[in-house]
Amino acid sequence: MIPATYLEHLNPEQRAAVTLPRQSALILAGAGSGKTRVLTTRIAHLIQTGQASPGGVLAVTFTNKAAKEMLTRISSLLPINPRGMWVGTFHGLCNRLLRAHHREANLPALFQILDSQDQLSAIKRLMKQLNIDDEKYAPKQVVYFINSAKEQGLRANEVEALDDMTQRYREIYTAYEQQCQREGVVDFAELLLRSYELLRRNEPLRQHYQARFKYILVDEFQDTSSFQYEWLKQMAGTDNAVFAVGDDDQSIYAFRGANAGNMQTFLHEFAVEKVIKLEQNYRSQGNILDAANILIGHNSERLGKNLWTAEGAGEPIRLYAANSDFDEAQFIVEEIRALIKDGIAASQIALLYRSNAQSRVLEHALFSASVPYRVYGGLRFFERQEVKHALAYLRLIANPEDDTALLRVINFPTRGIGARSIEQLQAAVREQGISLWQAACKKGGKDSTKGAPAFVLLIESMRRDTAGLNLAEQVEHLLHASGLVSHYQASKTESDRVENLEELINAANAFIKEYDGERTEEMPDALTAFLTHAALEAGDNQAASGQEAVQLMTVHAAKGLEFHSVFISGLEEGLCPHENSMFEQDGLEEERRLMYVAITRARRRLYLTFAQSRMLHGQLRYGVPSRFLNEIPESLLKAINAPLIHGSSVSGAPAWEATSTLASPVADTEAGQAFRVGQNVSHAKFGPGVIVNCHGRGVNAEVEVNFSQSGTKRLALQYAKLSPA
DNA sequence: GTACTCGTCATTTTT
DNA sequence: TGACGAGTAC
Repeated sequence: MIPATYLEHLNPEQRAAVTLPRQSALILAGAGSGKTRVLTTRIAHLIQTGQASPGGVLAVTFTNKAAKEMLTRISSLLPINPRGMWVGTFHGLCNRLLRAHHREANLPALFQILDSQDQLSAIKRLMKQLNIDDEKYAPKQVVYFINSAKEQGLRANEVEALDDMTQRYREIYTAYEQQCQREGVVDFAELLLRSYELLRRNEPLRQHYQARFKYILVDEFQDTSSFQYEWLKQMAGTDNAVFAVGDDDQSIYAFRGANAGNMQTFLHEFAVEKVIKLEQNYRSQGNILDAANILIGHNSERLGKNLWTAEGAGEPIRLYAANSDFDEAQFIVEEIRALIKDGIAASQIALLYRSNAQSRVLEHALFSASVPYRVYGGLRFFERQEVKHALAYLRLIANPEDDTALLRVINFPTRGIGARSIEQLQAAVREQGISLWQAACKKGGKDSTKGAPAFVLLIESMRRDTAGLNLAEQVEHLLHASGLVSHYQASKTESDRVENLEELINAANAFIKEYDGERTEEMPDALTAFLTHAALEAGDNQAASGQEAVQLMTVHAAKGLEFHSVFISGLEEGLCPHENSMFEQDGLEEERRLMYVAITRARRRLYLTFAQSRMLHGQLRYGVPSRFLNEIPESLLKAINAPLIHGSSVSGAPAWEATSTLASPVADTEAGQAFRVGQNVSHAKFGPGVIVNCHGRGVNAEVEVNFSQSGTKRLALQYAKLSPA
């Protein structure tokens, strides 16, 4: 039961969104405006008031984390079994659909899911098979081609191939489709495409689901791709209500296909009458919000929205100009220590950066100062080599025709099946159109104690011996029978991998606990369910240490999180906004949204830092402060060590110049005018910039200048109208 | 098979 | 600078 008071705790806009009658609507939910609360309360409200049954609700999110969070919050509001509700990621829901209708979708009941790694190795294997030069056609490019095609809803025969290259790609795509079909595996993009085609082709089925899901809710709508939007249209039909929640200002995933333009399209195509803006922010104090609002105001492509808070202005935003990346890291560590000393929990302090490479200096400084920290990103549990190996054995038990899995472990741990033997098997595959497993079986006869025949026997005995066991017992058995555990135990350098293998047993145990009793007609087999879980949900990407630690992550990874204190580091042109973004359509605006996301993570205290010089790709680079710093009004900032940087460039002698310890090569013109590395200059055409390199003297003198607007250029001093700024 | 060297490359990332 | 993959030597 929802307490009657629950609705009263919502602000008027939130309440309007929660109680909206059945119709399509767009909820523009700003950062920290209670978006998840609105989504979950609406679902609970719909069920509570009898407008919808749990089975009649479809809610889509982008991450498993978000889906889980939503389910937890719904079950805390309502005493129902949330399993009947379709709440999940696009891929998770597609999987559910395809499991339930695998025959109609032309898939085996126990089809397996390839993750990105598996997909790449499947492509590599295929290309070897087809004798395609991987120098000329990079496997990664092929994967990209296939995934892009699928994400446009195109099958191999529907791709237009105007040139030889594309023609070739298309051939590989065709062969890949056949290979996947033969092996009974689907990749991520296939989950979406296959279920889309299923709905489209199969009218009774489509009508069934359209009649069932009268209410469809979409989280992070700005992150939907064009194809996901089409998928939603199939599900919704012409008559259903889509409740889309999103924030165009937080669209930071265009590079992986997100199309925030879906919001506009949605308004038209679903004849949306209600656009509700959630603008009251419950997270950050005034100055932080002002900075965010003003910054994002520089973007032109916006639906328009302004965050406000009932709280006061709070502290000013602190700005630190560092001499070097090293200095920047030192400063940050000192401040963090002070914050922790003041009683701020380390886990409430976030250290954000644009690109992962920036974390190293920061980590080093934190480590030296013995400040506990935790870096997000990197390998996740189910992506680890040893875990993938173990899963491959599991997959072979479920389906020995799974060539990807077989290749992964046929010689791991090594059992004398070298490249030659595998070549032979693959030749048989080519000639006879059979799976590697079948080829290996045929090789039996003479000596079954070694080589491929022994491997066949091993897998068969594994299957026999695990037949009566539960999932966790199966895993445990395989780990030993395969020799994985003893292999890693014996290893000098990799013995810590054993722990992860043990953790896999725990994961299997946890999985059956959660899944038993929930076994549905959609997921008849615990083993397949577990493998699906592993593929679809690669697990946390940080070690589950749970201890108090400062949080280090990219700005992307910080989306959706909040912290008491936030440091945004590396605010230099070229890094943030990233130089590569300049080549992309609307690249700068996306970078600005990134900055917006970063700023709005902070509740009370925000630090912005930049470094005048930075080690990048093994070279010292001189940077100019990010333009985003100029876009934040001076009145909101408090400079810690340097004059404010407003106006076109730094005026007066910045603090760092006096203390700079960097060598400064000099270039003089004939007229005796001297320029040196690190100096701020201004060019008639290119505007402000900083000298990053000097060459030659006199009439031959040249300088390389990193211009804030137009990148790095090499200029002859004799001709360039360059003036000190 | 493993351990080494060399060359290449260097946003952002979920499923 | 430094991480990673491919290729080579033992």
